[in-house]
Amino acid sequence: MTIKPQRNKADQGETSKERILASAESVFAEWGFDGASVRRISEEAGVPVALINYHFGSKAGLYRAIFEKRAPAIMDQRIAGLRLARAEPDLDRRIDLVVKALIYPMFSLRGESPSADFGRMIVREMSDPQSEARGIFRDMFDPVAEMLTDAISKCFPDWTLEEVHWAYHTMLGAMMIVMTDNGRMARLSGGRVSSDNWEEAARHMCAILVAGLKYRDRDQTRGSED
Amino acid sequence: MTIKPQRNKADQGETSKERILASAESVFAEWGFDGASVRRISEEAGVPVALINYHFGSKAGLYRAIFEKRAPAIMDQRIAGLRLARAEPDLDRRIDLVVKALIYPMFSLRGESPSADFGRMIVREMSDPQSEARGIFRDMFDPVAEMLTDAISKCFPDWTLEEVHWAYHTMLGAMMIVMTDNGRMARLSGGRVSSDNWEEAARHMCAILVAGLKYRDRDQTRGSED
DNA sequence: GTCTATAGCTGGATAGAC
DNA sequence: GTCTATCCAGCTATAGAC
Repeated sequence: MTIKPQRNKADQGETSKERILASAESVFAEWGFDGASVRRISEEAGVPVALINYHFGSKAGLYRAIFEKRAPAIMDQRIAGLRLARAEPDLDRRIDLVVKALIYPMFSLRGESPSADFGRMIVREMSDPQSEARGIFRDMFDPVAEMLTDAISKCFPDWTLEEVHWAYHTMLGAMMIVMTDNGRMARLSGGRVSSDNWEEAARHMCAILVAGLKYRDRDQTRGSED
Repeated sequence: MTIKPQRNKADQGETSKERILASAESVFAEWGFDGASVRRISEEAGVPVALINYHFGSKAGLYRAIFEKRAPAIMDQRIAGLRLARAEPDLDRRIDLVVKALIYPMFSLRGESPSADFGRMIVREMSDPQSEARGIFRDMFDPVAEMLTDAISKCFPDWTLEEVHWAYHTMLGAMMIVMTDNGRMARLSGGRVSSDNWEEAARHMCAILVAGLKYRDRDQTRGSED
C-alpha cells in the first residue's frame, strides 16, 4: 500500500490530471467537441497546454477519458436497477422499475458535484453523427442498452421488436432534453417552471413514460404492420 | 476563345445562393456549427468561399438563413394542426390532435428532399448552450411552443403548470432522438428496426406519448406539491 | 455577382529544457 | 511531470480584379 502524497489546501488534493478532466468536462459541455479548444481547457485548469497532450495524448483522448471516468457509475446503477426489476414478478410493477432503472441513474448526475456537464456531453455526443467514428456509445453504453430493451420486451411479451425499440428510444429522447435544457423551459413558463430540480424532473417524466408504455394500445386498434 | 461558364445540367436552374443553402444544410447537420467550415460548404456547393460572405455576411448569417428558410413551414403546419385540435370538443380526442400537431410537421421533414438534415440541425442547436446567444429558438420556435403548452393545459384543466411543461418537454425530447438517430437503433436491434421510416416513427411515438399524457395519473396518487 | 488571392488568427500538437 | 517556445495546418473574412 502506497500512501498518496498529501497536497496543500490550494490544490484541494487534486492532481493536475484531475483538474484537467474537471475543466474539460465543463468546457466540452459548453462548447462541444469541435468548439472546445485545448487552450481554453488548459487555461481553465490552470495548466499549460502541453500537459494535456502528455496525459491524454490528444484532444480526442481527453474527450474519451471523460466518458471512461463517468460512464461506469451510471451503467452500474442501471444494472443494479434492472436486477431489482427482474426480481419483481408482477409485470405492471416491473415496467415501472425498468423505466426508473433507465432514468434515475442519469438524473442523479444533476445532484452531484460538477456533472450536469457530463449529461450535456452525452446529449451532444448523441446528436453528433461523428460520434459513430469515436465509438463511445458502442463501447460504453450499448451493452446496457441491450439489457434494457431486453427487459422491456420481457414486460410486454406480445410486443413486436419495433414496439420495444421505439419505446426505448422514446424514453431515451425524453431524457435527453432534460440533460440539455438551457433555460428554455424557464423561459417558456415565464420563470415558473425550471428543469433544475432533477427529482421533480424524473418524477414527471417517469409518470408519463410508464403510463405511455402500459396504455399505448388502450385506445387504438393494434398496428397491423407485418 | 473563353466561353462564359454556362450552368451545367446538374445545376438544374438553381441559383448559387440556393446551392449554398443546400450544401450548408448538410454540412452543418453533419459537423455542427463549429465543426463545419465555410470552405467545406463552398466546395460542396461548387462556389468560391467569398460568395458565401457576399450572400450571407458571415458563417453565422448563413446558419441563421437556413433556419429562416425552413422553420416557417413547420410552424405553419403546427398552427394548422392546433386549429384542428381547437375545433374538437372532446378533450380526450383533442389531446391526440395536439400531440400530432407537435410531432407530425417535424417528422414530415424526413419525407422530403434534403431535410432530415434540418432536423439534425435543430437537435444540435437545441443541445448547444451557445444557442441562447444566437436566439434562433427564441425568435422562431418559442411563439408556437407557447401555443402548444397552452393547448395542452386546455386539455387537462386540472394540471399544474409544472405538469404541463414537463409533458411538453418530454414530447419534445422524444422527438429529438428520432431527428438525430445515427443508426444506433438499427445497431441495437441487430438491423431489424430502423428509424428511417418516419411514418412508423411518428405512429409509435404518438401512441406512447398520447397514452402517457392521458393516463399518467392512473396508477399513482397525484403529487402533492403546490 | 462572381472570382482569386491573401490577410490575420487560432487551432492541435510537439520539441526539448528542467 | 511540468513548463516555454514554436511549428504549421486550418479557419473566417475581405480586398479588389473582372
